[in-house]
Amino acid sequence: MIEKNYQPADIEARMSVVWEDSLAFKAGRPDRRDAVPFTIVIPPPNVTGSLHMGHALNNTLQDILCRFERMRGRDVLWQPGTDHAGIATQMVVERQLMERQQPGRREMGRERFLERVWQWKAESGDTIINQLKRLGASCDWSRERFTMDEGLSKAVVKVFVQLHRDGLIYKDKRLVNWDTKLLTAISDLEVQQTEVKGSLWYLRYPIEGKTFSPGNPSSFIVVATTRPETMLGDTGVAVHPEDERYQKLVGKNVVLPLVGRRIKIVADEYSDPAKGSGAVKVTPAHDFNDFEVGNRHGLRRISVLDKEGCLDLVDNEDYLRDLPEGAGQFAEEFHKTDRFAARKRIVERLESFGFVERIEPHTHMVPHGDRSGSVIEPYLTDQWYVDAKTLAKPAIAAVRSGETSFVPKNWEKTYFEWMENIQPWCISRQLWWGHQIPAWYGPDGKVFVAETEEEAISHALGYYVEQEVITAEQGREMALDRNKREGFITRDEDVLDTWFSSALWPFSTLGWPEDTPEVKRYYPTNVLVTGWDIIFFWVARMMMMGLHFMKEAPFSTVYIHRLVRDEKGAKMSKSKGNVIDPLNLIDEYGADALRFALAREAAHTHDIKLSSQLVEINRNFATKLWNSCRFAEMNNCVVPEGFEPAKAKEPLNRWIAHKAAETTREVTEALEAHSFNEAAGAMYRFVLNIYCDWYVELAKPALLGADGPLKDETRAMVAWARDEILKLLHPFMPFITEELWEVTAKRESLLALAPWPLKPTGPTPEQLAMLAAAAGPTDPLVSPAFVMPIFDHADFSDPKAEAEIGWVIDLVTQIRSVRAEMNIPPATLTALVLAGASAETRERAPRWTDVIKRMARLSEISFADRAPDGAVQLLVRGEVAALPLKGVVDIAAERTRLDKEIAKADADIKRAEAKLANEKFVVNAAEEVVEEEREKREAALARKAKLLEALERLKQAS
RNA sequence: GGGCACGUAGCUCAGCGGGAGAGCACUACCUUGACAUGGUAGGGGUCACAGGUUCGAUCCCUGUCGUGCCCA
Repeated sequence: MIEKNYQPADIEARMSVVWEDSLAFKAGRPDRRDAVPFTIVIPPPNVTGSLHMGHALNNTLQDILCRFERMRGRDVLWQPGTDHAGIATQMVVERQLMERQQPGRREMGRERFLERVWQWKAESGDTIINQLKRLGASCDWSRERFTMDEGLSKAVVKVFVQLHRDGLIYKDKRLVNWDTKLLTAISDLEVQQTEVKGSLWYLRYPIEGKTFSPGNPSSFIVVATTRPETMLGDTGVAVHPEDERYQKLVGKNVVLPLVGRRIKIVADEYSDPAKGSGAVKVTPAHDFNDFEVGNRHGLRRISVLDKEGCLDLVDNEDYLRDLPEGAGQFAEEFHKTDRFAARKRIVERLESFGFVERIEPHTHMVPHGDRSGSVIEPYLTDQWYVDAKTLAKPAIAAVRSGETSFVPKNWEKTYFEWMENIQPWCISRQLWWGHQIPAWYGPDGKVFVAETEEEAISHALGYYVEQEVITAEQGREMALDRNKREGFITRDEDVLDTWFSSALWPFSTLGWPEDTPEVKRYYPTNVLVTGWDIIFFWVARMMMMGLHFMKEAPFSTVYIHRLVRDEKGAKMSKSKGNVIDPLNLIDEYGADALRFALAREAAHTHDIKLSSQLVEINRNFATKLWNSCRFAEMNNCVVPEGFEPAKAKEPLNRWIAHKAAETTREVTEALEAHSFNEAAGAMYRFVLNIYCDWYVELAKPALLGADGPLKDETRAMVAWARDEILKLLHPFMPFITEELWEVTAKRESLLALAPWPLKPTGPTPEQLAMLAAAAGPTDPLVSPAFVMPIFDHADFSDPKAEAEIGWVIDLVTQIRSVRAEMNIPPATLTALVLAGASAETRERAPRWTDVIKRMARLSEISFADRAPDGAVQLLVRGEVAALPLKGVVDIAAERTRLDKEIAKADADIKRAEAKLANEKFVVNAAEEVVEEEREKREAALARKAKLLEALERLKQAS
């Protein structure tokens, strides 16, 4: 029994349990052993996270594909899991400690802090997983993975060691993006350039050997800078080689104000003559461009800041070297001044000596950390890097060759653009939460990289024994006793960028580096579904790692969807307070409604503007579906055993079978092309505009009428079409369809595992290759998974039924329309006279008397040779349908209506004739287009003739 | 500065070489035997602008204007 009211919450709770208990989503189910695999790896959400709209969209789309392919008989693995999200998680736990006024991270020490994070993960890590389940995500939950799992950590270490051995991971001292708040390096991608209103300071640098005087321009050179405080680290001034103003000065020295350091004026093309003064100060240790300039001219790198972004001058040998006497005093005065305070103080000091020429307001881009929000400092440190340039080459080639393709395709351009200009990837982070880098250092700083501590230690000790740094005896002791080697050999403190482990996700989750059957069967995966914002962070890096370690691209298709925004189109953010919580929407309208809303909006080009109203509309659709199933149930509609829709006899039933087949094809093709909105739209239209509006209405007389073959067949077809709808809708609205599937009939299987109504087009060559590689029976065409009870929609094509039902629909629609136009109240029943009806009409009309009467509010239907005097005359498929309304409607109004119709017909004739009179059109246009135009003309002419007749009759009547 | 999108009904968006579509909103009517979370009908658009290609352009090309995003 279907409940009277649709209550999504009850259904969703119940169906989740049903699916879970039946292991419906388990990959490698015995009944799918011979099926072609279909694999998607979930973009692992952060363990800290809770479900947001982006997840809702992302996972809805993945689930649609997974459920679709599962119903098509594939062995689906949707691999779930979560990401340890280094910085984010560490911050969350630290914040929690602070809120509870517990000792902070540093006070706790690394070991205890990590225990604490694991504890937090155990308590809260399930949140997002449970939320995904509420959305209906059909992941194989038994295979859930976490990027810090033992297995995945093994993969990380293996990859690091091997890349290091291959020379693709190395340690380097260069400028990094330093986050002075989080005290760690971050990668280029984690830096957000934000426009900031600042100033451009024009500073006077005195030329060596001249007496500085603010009034004498030849005694100094003016440099423009946005960061005056870094001048303490200046080691050069650059001018453009072709800038005539400065040519004489190239090679000379200036004396750095306040500091007294003598620095060289160099010619370098980096300096833009049109910008500022045309001369720039060069601070190689605090600016990425200056670093390069410095390299080209052999300038020293002097770091003047510490990790927290404060001036670091006292005891700074680099800074103090070669400074004149008295420099120490200045250093002490400014030591440990925060960089922003330092900017102010240094400018003041410069001004007091006349070193500032002018200050202009200046808007420029300033780098900010995407997590901390603080201004990022280019900072000179030792970090680990991945040689991304080398790894990118095969990753670029794989997309060029089509081994992997993006949908929509234009994202490939973005991908190439970035990959071709890729920079070394800084992978070390000065954090605690993450995969600790498997590198150990000896007393001289020599690095030993190995998969295990034992291995590294033994290498290191062997090396130092050989170098006679220690004796063999000492080596043995240190090998056996951790305490003895402490201080001699130390492990790298740093951890890896979170994205390093995510980059391995498509194969690490399958058990790699172990040689598991899952790796063989499910790699490479089929589709990756993600937002464009992480193409660089994640997709590109998975491509690089996948190709390097697996020799195959990790996925054949990358489907990029857009972002979900609020209803005004603004990006959702906590600070703006415009975040729509998907769980609230699920509570209010149901997961199915949310999913269907997202799917219907998921077109390729636009971001999705989501409002609760949008979800409400789709909940209403679910309600409609619910009620239509109740209708079928109330009329005892069941599919009898052995029912063959293609063999139906009744035109109405043949018609709906045909429409269902068309829709099946449409939905299937749209899903194959990842056109989610088209597929969902097709279902929306079919359910509302075909099944509910017409088929069910037209079927009512048969269902309510006398027992007999007509009633039997109609009952069967109503139920059959309902089942087709449930199947086709299942990927989009899994809960409600599964529920209705269960309660409407005795079923052989869950809907989630029921066969899709349309046969797959067959395995692709890629799938065939995969099958050939896999063990077991290999011919997919004879494998059970591919032999489905299918139909070919050509079997259902029936022009006669189409014409008959089309006539009924047109007739009803037109009568309704004219009644509304003539203001005839629904309570007024009118008669219908089919005038001069053809034999065909006379034959089929009686079959539809009841339904037409009901739907068009008629009292009776009769035939006549001609329309009665003064009747309203409609032209339905070339024949006159007359409503004898003399006295009810105004004859003049009816004349006006007919005149309008005639004018319309005239316009059509004119347009068609104009085209056909154009010789170029007849010669150049496709034959069928010309033919179509001729038909249009004939139809319009015939219509006009009939309308003129009708008008004549009306005139006679008045 | 370089790149990618996008300007279609009041709003949100489909369509993308052969006569303008949906949902919402709006108007009028309807408690008809699945459904008022409903039904029926209706109004509303020089498809941003200007050129070009074409027998034919909302659709392809070029330019202009406007909007959004990404990268420097």
